[in-house]
Amino acid sequence: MTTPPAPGPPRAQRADAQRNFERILAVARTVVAEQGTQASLRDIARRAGVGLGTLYRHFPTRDALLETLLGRRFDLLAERADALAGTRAPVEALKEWLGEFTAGAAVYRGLAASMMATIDDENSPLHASCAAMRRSGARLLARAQEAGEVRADIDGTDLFALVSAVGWVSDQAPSLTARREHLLSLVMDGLTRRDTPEPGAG
Amino acid sequence: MTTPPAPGPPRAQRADAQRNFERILAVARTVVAEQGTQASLRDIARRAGVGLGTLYRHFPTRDALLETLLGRRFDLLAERADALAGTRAPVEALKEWLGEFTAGAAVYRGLAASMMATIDDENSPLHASCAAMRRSGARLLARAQEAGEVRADIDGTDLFALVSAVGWVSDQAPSLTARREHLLSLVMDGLTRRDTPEPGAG
DNA sequence: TCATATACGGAGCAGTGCTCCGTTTGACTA
DNA sequence: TAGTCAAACGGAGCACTGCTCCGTATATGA
Repeated sequence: MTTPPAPGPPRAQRADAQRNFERILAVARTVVAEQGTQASLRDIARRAGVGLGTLYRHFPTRDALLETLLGRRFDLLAERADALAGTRAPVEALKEWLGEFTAGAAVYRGLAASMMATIDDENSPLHASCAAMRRSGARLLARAQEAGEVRADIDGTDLFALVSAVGWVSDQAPSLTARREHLLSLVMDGLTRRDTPEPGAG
Repeated sequence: MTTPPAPGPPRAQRADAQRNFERILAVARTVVAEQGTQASLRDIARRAGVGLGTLYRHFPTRDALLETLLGRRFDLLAERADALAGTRAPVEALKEWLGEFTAGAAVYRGLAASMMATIDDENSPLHASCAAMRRSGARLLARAQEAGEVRADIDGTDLFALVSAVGWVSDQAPSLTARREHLLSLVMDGLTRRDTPEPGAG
Protein backbone atom coordinates (compact mmCIF):
# COMPACT_ATOMS: atom_id res chain seq x y z
CA MET A 1 0.00 0.00 0.00
CA THR A 2 2.91 2.29 -0.66
CA THR A 3 3.97 3.77 -3.94
CA PRO A 4 4.36 1.08 -6.59
CA PRO A 5 7.84 0.25 -7.80
CA ALA A 6 8.98 2.94 -10.14
CA PRO A 7 8.24 2.06 -13.78
CA GLY A 8 10.83 2.42 -16.48
CA PRO A 9 14.30 0.94 -16.68
CA PRO A 10 15.66 -0.81 -13.57
CA ARG A 11 18.30 0.86 -11.48
CA ALA A 12 21.87 0.66 -12.65
CA GLN A 13 24.03 -2.14 -11.28
CA ARG A 14 25.51 -1.30 -7.91
CA ALA A 15 29.21 -0.58 -7.74
CA ASP A 16 29.93 -3.30 -5.17
CA ALA A 17 28.20 -5.85 -7.38
CA GLN A 18 30.33 -4.93 -10.35
CA ARG A 19 33.46 -5.01 -8.20
CA ASN A 20 32.65 -8.44 -6.83
CA PHE A 21 31.84 -9.75 -10.28
CA GLU A 22 35.29 -8.84 -11.51
CA ARG A 23 37.02 -10.05 -8.36
CA ILE A 24 35.38 -13.45 -8.59
CA LEU A 25 36.24 -13.74 -12.25
CA ALA A 26 39.88 -12.84 -11.67
CA VAL A 27 40.24 -15.29 -8.81
CA ALA A 28 38.47 -17.99 -10.79
CA ARG A 29 40.89 -17.59 -13.66
CA THR A 30 43.79 -18.16 -11.28
CA VAL A 31 42.24 -21.05 -9.40
CA VAL A 32 41.12 -22.84 -12.55
CA ALA A 33 44.63 -22.53 -13.96
CA GLU A 34 45.95 -24.03 -10.72
CA GLN A 35 43.41 -26.77 -10.08
CA GLY A 36 41.39 -27.23 -13.25
CA THR A 37 37.65 -26.90 -13.71
CA GLN A 38 36.90 -29.07 -10.68
CA ALA A 39 38.12 -26.40 -8.30
CA SER A 40 35.93 -25.80 -5.27
CA LEU A 41 33.57 -22.86 -5.69
CA ARG A 42 33.73 -22.28 -1.93
CA ASP A 43 37.46 -21.90 -2.32
CA ILE A 44 37.05 -19.40 -5.14
CA ALA A 45 34.52 -17.41 -3.10
CA ARG A 46 36.78 -17.40 -0.06
CA ARG A 47 39.83 -16.27 -2.00
CA ALA A 48 37.78 -13.57 -3.67
CA GLY A 49 36.67 -12.36 -0.23
CA VAL A 50 32.97 -12.86 -0.89
CA GLY A 51 30.32 -15.18 0.47
CA LEU A 52 29.23 -18.26 -1.39
CA GLY A 53 25.84 -16.69 -1.97
CA THR A 54 27.46 -13.78 -3.72
CA LEU A 55 29.33 -16.05 -6.06
CA TYR A 56 26.11 -17.84 -6.93
CA ARG A 57 24.26 -14.56 -7.37
CA HIS A 58 26.69 -13.63 -10.13
CA PHE A 59 27.21 -17.09 -11.58
CA PRO A 60 24.18 -19.29 -10.96
CA THR A 61 26.03 -22.47 -11.88
CA ARG A 62 29.61 -23.59 -12.14
CA ASP A 63 29.18 -23.71 -15.88
CA ALA A 64 28.07 -20.10 -15.95
CA LEU A 65 31.33 -19.10 -14.32
CA LEU A 66 33.42 -21.20 -16.65
CA GLU A 67 31.44 -19.94 -19.60
CA THR A 68 32.17 -16.36 -18.71
CA LEU A 69 35.87 -17.12 -18.40
CA LEU A 70 35.85 -18.96 -21.66
CA GLY A 71 33.80 -16.32 -23.44
CA ARG A 72 36.42 -13.69 -22.68
CA ARG A 73 39.12 -16.00 -23.95
CA PHE A 74 37.14 -16.58 -27.12
CA ASP A 75 36.85 -12.88 -27.70
CA LEU A 76 40.58 -12.43 -27.30
CA LEU A 77 41.30 -15.26 -29.72
CA ALA A 78 38.88 -13.84 -32.26
CA GLU A 79 40.60 -10.45 -32.08
CA ARG A 80 43.97 -12.13 -32.37
CA ALA A 81 42.92 -14.04 -35.48
CA ASP A 82 41.73 -10.88 -37.15
CA ALA A 83 44.97 -9.12 -36.30
CA LEU A 84 47.09 -11.95 -37.67
CA ALA A 85 45.08 -12.06 -40.86
CA GLY A 86 46.23 -8.56 -41.60
CA THR A 87 49.90 -8.93 -40.86
CA ARG A 88 51.12 -12.40 -41.81
CA ALA A 89 51.31 -14.77 -44.70
CA PRO A 90 48.36 -17.19 -44.78
CA VAL A 91 49.99 -20.33 -43.43
CA GLU A 92 52.15 -18.51 -40.94
CA ALA A 93 49.16 -16.66 -39.58
CA LEU A 94 47.22 -19.88 -39.25
CA LYS A 95 50.04 -21.74 -37.50
CA GLU A 96 50.73 -18.86 -35.17
CA TRP A 97 47.10 -18.60 -34.21
CA LEU A 98 46.69 -22.31 -33.63
CA GLY A 99 49.79 -22.29 -31.45
CA GLU A 100 48.25 -19.61 -29.27
CA PHE A 101 45.02 -21.53 -29.25
CA THR A 102 46.56 -24.72 -27.90
CA ALA A 103 48.79 -22.87 -25.46
CA GLY A 104 45.69 -21.21 -24.03
CA ALA A 105 44.04 -24.58 -23.59
CA ALA A 106 46.78 -25.48 -21.12
CA VAL A 107 46.19 -22.41 -18.98
CA TYR A 108 42.44 -22.90 -19.01
CA ARG A 109 42.85 -26.45 -17.85
CA GLY A 110 39.88 -28.60 -18.65
CA LEU A 111 38.08 -25.89 -20.50
CA ALA A 112 38.66 -27.56 -23.82
CA ALA A 113 35.94 -29.97 -22.82
CA SER A 114 33.44 -27.23 -22.01
CA MET A 115 34.38 -25.62 -25.23
CA MET A 116 33.61 -28.63 -27.37
CA ALA A 117 30.28 -29.03 -25.62
CA THR A 118 29.08 -25.66 -26.86
CA ILE A 119 29.36 -26.74 -30.46
CA ASP A 120 26.13 -28.66 -30.32
CA ASP A 121 24.32 -26.53 -27.77
CA GLU A 122 22.83 -23.51 -29.48
CA ASN A 123 21.21 -22.39 -26.27
CA SER A 124 24.51 -22.03 -24.51
CA PRO A 125 25.40 -18.41 -23.86
CA LEU A 126 28.84 -19.38 -25.06
CA HIS A 127 27.60 -20.48 -28.41
CA ALA A 128 27.74 -16.99 -29.87
CA SER A 129 31.25 -16.04 -28.82
CA CYS A 130 32.52 -19.53 -29.56
CA ALA A 131 31.03 -19.38 -33.04
CA ALA A 132 32.50 -15.91 -33.58
CA MET A 133 35.92 -17.13 -32.56
CA ARG A 134 35.60 -20.12 -34.84
CA ARG A 135 34.56 -17.88 -37.70
CA SER A 136 37.67 -15.77 -37.23
CA GLY A 137 39.79 -18.91 -37.17
CA ALA A 138 37.96 -20.27 -40.18
CA ARG A 139 38.88 -17.14 -42.11
CA LEU A 140 42.54 -17.86 -41.46
CA LEU A 141 41.95 -21.39 -42.64
CA ALA A 142 40.17 -20.25 -45.79
CA ARG A 143 43.01 -17.87 -46.63
CA ALA A 144 45.50 -20.69 -46.37
CA GLN A 145 43.29 -22.97 -48.44
CA GLU A 146 42.84 -20.34 -51.13
CA ALA A 147 46.59 -19.98 -51.26
CA GLY A 148 46.65 -23.70 -51.98
CA GLU A 149 48.71 -24.44 -48.93
CA VAL A 150 46.19 -26.35 -46.88
CA ARG A 151 44.15 -29.24 -48.12
CA ALA A 152 40.71 -28.20 -49.22
CA ASP A 153 38.68 -31.06 -47.80
CA ILE A 154 38.59 -29.84 -44.21
CA ASP A 155 36.39 -27.26 -42.60
CA GLY A 156 36.69 -25.09 -39.53
CA THR A 157 35.11 -27.71 -37.31
CA ASP A 158 37.69 -30.31 -38.30
CA LEU A 159 40.50 -27.90 -37.62
CA PHE A 160 38.99 -26.75 -34.37
CA ALA A 161 38.48 -30.32 -33.19
CA LEU A 162 42.00 -31.45 -34.05
CA VAL A 163 43.65 -28.47 -32.44
CA SER A 164 41.52 -28.74 -29.31
CA ALA A 165 42.42 -32.39 -29.17
CA VAL A 166 46.12 -31.61 -29.27
CA GLY A 167 45.65 -28.92 -26.65
CA TRP A 168 43.84 -31.34 -24.43
CA VAL A 169 46.25 -34.22 -24.75
CA SER A 170 49.22 -31.93 -24.16
CA ASP A 171 47.70 -31.05 -20.84
CA GLN A 172 47.33 -34.62 -19.66
CA ALA A 173 50.90 -35.46 -18.75
CA PRO A 174 54.05 -33.41 -18.29
CA SER A 175 55.93 -35.44 -20.86
CA LEU A 176 53.25 -34.61 -23.38
CA THR A 177 53.21 -30.94 -22.52
CA ALA A 178 56.80 -30.88 -23.66
CA ARG A 179 55.69 -32.28 -27.00
CA ARG A 180 52.83 -29.89 -27.61
CA GLU A 181 54.55 -27.98 -30.39
CA HIS A 182 55.70 -31.18 -31.97
CA LEU A 183 52.26 -32.75 -31.89
CA LEU A 184 50.72 -29.64 -33.31
CA SER A 185 53.25 -29.57 -36.11
CA LEU A 186 52.53 -33.22 -36.92
CA VAL A 187 48.89 -32.40 -37.34
CA MET A 188 49.62 -29.26 -39.28
CA ASP A 189 52.01 -31.07 -41.57
CA GLY A 190 49.19 -33.41 -42.40
CA LEU A 191 46.86 -30.57 -43.23
CA THR A 192 49.29 -28.54 -45.29
CA ARG A 193 49.86 -29.74 -48.79
CA ARG A 194 53.34 -30.81 -49.56
CA ASP A 195 53.08 -30.58 -53.33
CA THR A 196 55.30 -27.52 -53.17
CA PRO A 197 57.96 -28.49 -50.66
CA GLU A 198 59.38 -25.55 -48.80
CA PRO A 199 63.09 -25.77 -48.01
CA GLY A 200 64.48 -25.16 -44.57
CA ALA A 201 61.36 -26.04 -42.63
CA GLY A 202 62.02 -26.64 -38.92
CA MET B 1 45.59 -67.64 24.73
CA THR B 2 44.39 -69.71 21.83
CA THR B 3 46.36 -71.27 19.06
CA PRO B 4 48.31 -68.63 17.11
CA PRO B 5 47.17 -67.81 13.57
CA ALA B 6 48.26 -70.59 11.31
CA PRO B 7 51.60 -69.85 9.68
CA GLY B 8 52.18 -70.38 6.01
CA PRO B 9 50.16 -69.07 3.07
CA PRO B 10 46.85 -67.30 3.84
CA ARG B 11 43.60 -68.96 3.09
CA ALA B 12 42.38 -68.91 -0.46
CA GLN B 13 40.04 -66.09 -1.49
CA ARG B 14 36.49 -66.76 -0.52
CA ALA B 15 34.05 -67.59 -3.29
CA ASP B 16 31.67 -64.75 -2.44
CA ALA B 17 34.53 -62.27 -2.58
CA GLN B 18 35.53 -63.37 -6.04
CA ARG B 19 31.93 -63.26 -7.19
CA ASN B 20 31.45 -59.72 -5.90
CA PHE B 21 34.71 -58.60 -7.46
CA GLU B 22 33.52 -59.63 -10.89
CA ARG B 23 30.00 -58.27 -10.35
CA ILE B 24 31.32 -54.87 -9.37
CA LEU B 25 33.66 -54.79 -12.34
CA ALA B 26 30.93 -55.73 -14.79
CA VAL B 27 28.52 -53.13 -13.42
CA ALA B 28 31.26 -50.50 -13.36
CA ARG B 29 31.97 -51.10 -17.03
CA THR B 30 28.32 -50.44 -17.85
CA VAL B 31 27.91 -47.45 -15.59
CA VAL B 32 31.12 -45.80 -16.74
CA ALA B 33 30.04 -46.23 -20.34
CA GLU B 34 26.73 -44.60 -19.44
CA GLN B 35 27.85 -41.78 -17.19
CA GLY B 36 31.61 -41.44 -17.58
CA THR B 37 34.29 -41.74 -14.95
CA GLN B 38 32.46 -39.39 -12.59
CA ALA B 39 29.74 -41.95 -11.93
CA SER B 40 28.74 -42.35 -8.30
CA LEU B 41 30.43 -45.27 -6.59
CA ARG B 42 27.37 -45.65 -4.36
CA ASP B 43 25.36 -46.12 -7.52
CA ILE B 44 27.75 -48.75 -8.81
CA ALA B 45 27.66 -50.59 -5.50
CA ARG B 46 23.86 -50.49 -5.37
CA ARG B 47 23.46 -51.77 -8.92
CA ALA B 48 25.96 -54.51 -8.22
CA GLY B 49 23.91 -55.53 -5.19
CA VAL B 50 26.72 -55.01 -2.70
CA GLY B 51 27.36 -52.55 0.08
CA LEU B 52 29.60 -49.56 -0.35
CA GLY B 53 32.12 -51.08 2.04
CA THR B 54 32.39 -54.12 -0.17
CA LEU B 55 33.14 -52.02 -3.19
CA TYR B 56 35.87 -50.21 -1.30
CA ARG B 57 37.25 -53.46 0.05
CA HIS B 58 37.90 -54.61 -3.50
CA PHE B 59 38.83 -51.24 -4.99
CA PRO B 60 40.27 -48.93 -2.35
CA THR B 61 39.97 -45.86 -4.54
CA ARG B 62 37.98 -44.80 -7.55
CA ASP B 63 41.18 -44.89 -9.55
CA ALA B 64 41.83 -48.46 -8.55
CA LEU B 65 38.49 -49.45 -10.06
CA LEU B 66 39.08 -47.50 -13.24
CA GLU B 67 42.59 -48.87 -13.46
CA THR B 68 41.32 -52.42 -13.32
CA LEU B 69 38.82 -51.71 -16.04
CA LEU B 70 41.41 -50.01 -18.15
CA GLY B 71 44.02 -52.69 -17.58
CA ARG B 72 41.74 -55.33 -19.04
CA ARG B 73 41.10 -53.11 -22.03
CA PHE B 74 44.84 -52.62 -22.49
CA ASP B 75 45.40 -56.34 -22.49
CA LEU B 76 42.74 -56.83 -25.13
CA LEU B 77 44.23 -54.11 -27.33
CA ALA B 78 47.69 -55.59 -26.98
CA GLU B 79 46.42 -58.98 -28.07
CA ARG B 80 44.57 -57.40 -30.94
CA ALA B 81 47.68 -55.59 -32.15
CA ASP B 82 49.67 -58.78 -32.14
CA ALA B 83 46.95 -60.55 -34.07
CA LEU B 84 46.73 -57.83 -36.69
CA ALA B 85 50.50 -57.81 -37.12
CA GLY B 86 50.28 -61.36 -38.35
CA THR B 87 47.41 -61.03 -40.78
CA ARG B 88 47.43 -57.63 -42.43
CA ALA B 89 49.62 -55.37 -44.50
CA PRO B 90 51.56 -52.90 -42.35
CA VAL B 91 49.54 -49.72 -42.89
CA GLU B 92 46.22 -51.50 -42.95
CA ALA B 93 46.99 -53.23 -39.70
CA LEU B 94 48.02 -49.97 -38.10
CA LYS B 95 44.93 -48.11 -39.27
CA GLU B 96 42.62 -50.90 -38.23
CA TRP B 97 44.15 -51.06 -34.80
CA LEU B 98 44.03 -47.31 -34.28
CA GLY B 99 40.40 -47.30 -35.32
CA GLU B 100 39.61 -49.86 -32.64
CA PHE B 101 41.66 -47.89 -30.19
CA THR B 102 39.71 -44.68 -30.67
CA ALA B 103 36.38 -46.47 -30.78
CA GLY B 104 37.18 -48.00 -27.42
CA ALA B 105 37.91 -44.59 -26.00
CA ALA B 106 34.29 -43.67 -26.62
CA VAL B 107 32.95 -46.65 -24.72
CA TYR B 108 35.33 -46.07 -21.85
CA ARG B 109 34.24 -42.49 -21.56
CA GLY B 110 36.77 -40.32 -19.84
CA LEU B 111 39.28 -43.08 -19.49
CA ALA B 112 41.54 -41.53 -22.09
CA ALA B 113 42.51 -39.04 -19.43
CA SER B 114 43.39 -41.70 -16.87
CA MET B 115 45.29 -43.49 -19.56
CA MET B 116 47.48 -40.54 -20.42
CA ALA B 117 48.21 -39.99 -16.75
CA THR B 118 49.86 -43.40 -16.45
CA ILE B 119 52.51 -42.46 -18.96
CA ASP B 120 54.48 -40.47 -16.43
CA ASP B 121 53.58 -42.47 -13.34
CA GLU B 122 55.76 -45.53 -13.14
CA ASN B 123 54.25 -46.49 -9.80
CA SER B 124 50.79 -46.81 -11.26
CA PRO B 125 49.65 -50.43 -11.36
CA LEU B 126 48.45 -49.56 -14.84
CA HIS B 127 51.87 -48.59 -16.03
CA ALA B 128 52.88 -52.12 -16.91
CA SER B 129 49.84 -53.10 -18.97
CA CYS B 130 49.69 -49.67 -20.54
CA ALA B 131 53.32 -49.92 -21.57
CA ALA B 132 52.78 -53.43 -22.91
CA MET B 133 49.84 -52.25 -24.99
CA ARG B 134 51.90 -49.35 -26.28
CA ARG B 135 54.73 -51.67 -27.17
CA SER B 136 52.38 -53.81 -29.21
CA GLY B 137 51.06 -50.71 -30.94
CA ALA B 138 54.57 -49.44 -31.48
CA ARG B 139 55.44 -52.66 -33.28
CA LEU B 140 52.65 -51.99 -35.75
CA LEU B 141 53.98 -48.49 -36.17
CA ALA B 142 57.53 -49.72 -36.72
CA ARG B 143 56.37 -52.19 -39.36
CA ALA B 144 54.65 -49.41 -41.26
CA GLN B 145 57.68 -47.18 -40.93
CA GLU B 146 60.02 -49.89 -42.15
CA ALA B 147 57.76 -50.34 -45.14
CA GLY B 148 58.36 -46.65 -45.82
CA GLU B 149 54.69 -45.84 -45.52
CA VAL B 150 54.72 -43.78 -42.35
CA ARG B 151 57.03 -40.89 -41.66
CA ALA B 152 60.01 -41.93 -39.63
CA ASP B 153 60.25 -38.99 -37.27
CA ILE B 154 57.48 -40.05 -34.91
CA ASP B 155 57.56 -42.52 -32.08
CA GLY B 156 54.95 -44.58 -30.30
CA THR B 157 54.26 -41.84 -27.79
CA ASP B 158 53.44 -39.33 -30.52
CA LEU B 159 51.13 -41.77 -32.16
CA PHE B 160 49.54 -42.77 -28.91
CA ALA B 161 49.01 -39.14 -27.93
CA LEU B 162 47.48 -38.12 -31.25
CA VAL B 163 45.15 -41.05 -31.40
CA SER B 164 44.05 -40.62 -27.81
CA ALA B 165 43.45 -36.99 -28.56
CA VAL B 166 41.20 -37.86 -31.48
CA GLY B 167 39.40 -40.42 -29.37
CA TRP B 168 38.84 -37.87 -26.67
CA VAL B 169 37.63 -35.06 -28.86
CA SER B 170 35.28 -37.38 -30.71
CA ASP B 171 33.63 -38.11 -27.42
CA GLN B 172 33.01 -34.49 -26.51
CA ALA B 173 30.08 -33.69 -28.78
CA PRO B 174 27.72 -35.79 -30.88
CA SER B 175 28.55 -33.88 -34.03
CA LEU B 176 32.20 -34.75 -33.48
CA THR B 177 31.47 -38.38 -32.76
CA ALA B 178 30.10 -38.57 -36.28
CA ARG B 179 33.41 -37.25 -37.55
CA ARG B 180 35.64 -39.61 -35.62
CA GLU B 181 36.70 -41.67 -38.60
CA HIS B 182 37.28 -38.55 -40.63
CA LEU B 183 39.39 -36.90 -37.96
CA LEU B 184 41.41 -40.04 -37.52
CA SER B 185 42.00 -40.27 -41.24
CA LEU B 186 43.14 -36.65 -41.34
CA VAL B 187 45.74 -37.42 -38.73
CA MET B 188 46.75 -40.65 -40.39
CA ASP B 189 47.04 -38.97 -43.77
CA GLY B 190 49.50 -36.61 -42.19
CA LEU B 191 51.55 -39.44 -40.78
CA THR B 192 51.56 -41.60 -43.87
CA ARG B 193 53.88 -40.52 -46.61
CA ARG B 194 52.20 -39.54 -49.83
CA ASP B 195 55.17 -39.97 -52.11
CA THR B 196 53.32 -42.85 -53.68
CA PRO B 197 49.79 -41.52 -54.08
CA GLU B 198 47.11 -44.15 -53.97
CA PRO B 199 44.14 -43.55 -56.27
CA GLY B 200 40.55 -43.75 -55.15
CA ALA B 201 41.09 -42.79 -51.56
CA GLY B 202 37.85 -41.78 -49.82
C1' DT C 1 29.93 -79.20 14.46
C1' DC C 2 32.64 -75.56 15.63
C1' DA C 3 36.04 -71.76 15.46
C1' DT C 4 37.73 -68.00 13.14
C1' DA C 5 39.73 -65.43 9.41
C1' DT C 6 37.52 -63.17 5.98
C1' DA C 7 34.08 -60.56 3.84
C1' DC C 8 29.99 -57.88 4.21
C1' DG C 9 27.33 -53.52 4.64
C1' DG C 10 25.99 -49.24 6.09
C1' DA C 11 26.38 -45.42 9.64
C1' DG C 12 29.22 -41.55 9.90
C1' DC C 13 32.65 -37.81 8.57
C1' DA C 14 34.27 -34.21 5.80
C1' DG C 15 33.86 -32.41 1.66
C1' DT C 16 30.99 -30.81 -2.50
C1' DG C 17 27.32 -27.92 -5.45
C1' DC C 18 23.53 -25.27 -4.88
C1' DT C 19 19.27 -22.89 -2.40
C1' DC C 20 17.14 -19.92 0.69
C1' DC C 21 16.43 -16.12 3.37
C1' DG C 22 17.47 -12.74 7.11
C1' DT C 23 20.72 -8.79 7.19
C1' DT C 24 23.29 -5.04 5.21
C1' DT C 25 24.23 -1.39 1.99
C1' DG C 26 24.62 1.57 -2.09
C1' DA C 27 22.10 4.84 -4.61
C1' DC C 28 18.33 7.65 -5.41
C1' DT C 29 14.93 11.21 -3.51
C1' DA C 30 13.18 14.95 -1.03
C1' DT D 1 21.69 15.72 4.68
C1' DA D 2 18.29 12.07 6.23
C1' DG D 3 15.16 8.62 4.66
C1' DT D 4 13.82 4.80 1.78
C1' DC D 5 14.17 0.36 -0.31
C1' DA D 6 15.57 -2.54 -4.19
C1' DA D 7 19.59 -4.83 -4.69
C1' DA D 8 23.37 -7.25 -3.01
C1' DC D 9 25.52 -9.73 0.63
C1' DG D 10 26.79 -14.00 3.18
C1' DG D 11 26.38 -18.18 5.37
C1' DA D 12 23.31 -21.90 7.43
C1' DG D 13 21.29 -25.84 5.56
C1' DC D 14 20.09 -29.70 2.23
C1' DA D 15 21.19 -33.45 -0.59
C1' DC D 16 24.76 -35.36 -2.52
C1' DT D 17 29.71 -37.09 -2.94
C1' DG D 18 34.20 -40.10 -1.77
C1' DC D 19 36.02 -42.63 1.73
C1' DT D 20 36.62 -44.85 6.72
C1' DC D 21 35.43 -47.66 10.39
C1' DC D 22 33.68 -51.33 12.77
C1' DG D 23 29.97 -54.44 14.39
C1' DT D 24 27.72 -58.40 12.08
C1' DA D 25 27.35 -62.40 9.10
C1' DT D 26 29.37 -66.28 6.71
C1' DA D 27 32.43 -69.36 4.02
C1' DT D 28 35.90 -72.44 4.94
C1' DG D 29 38.96 -75.85 7.02
C1' DA D 30 39.54 -78.80 11.12
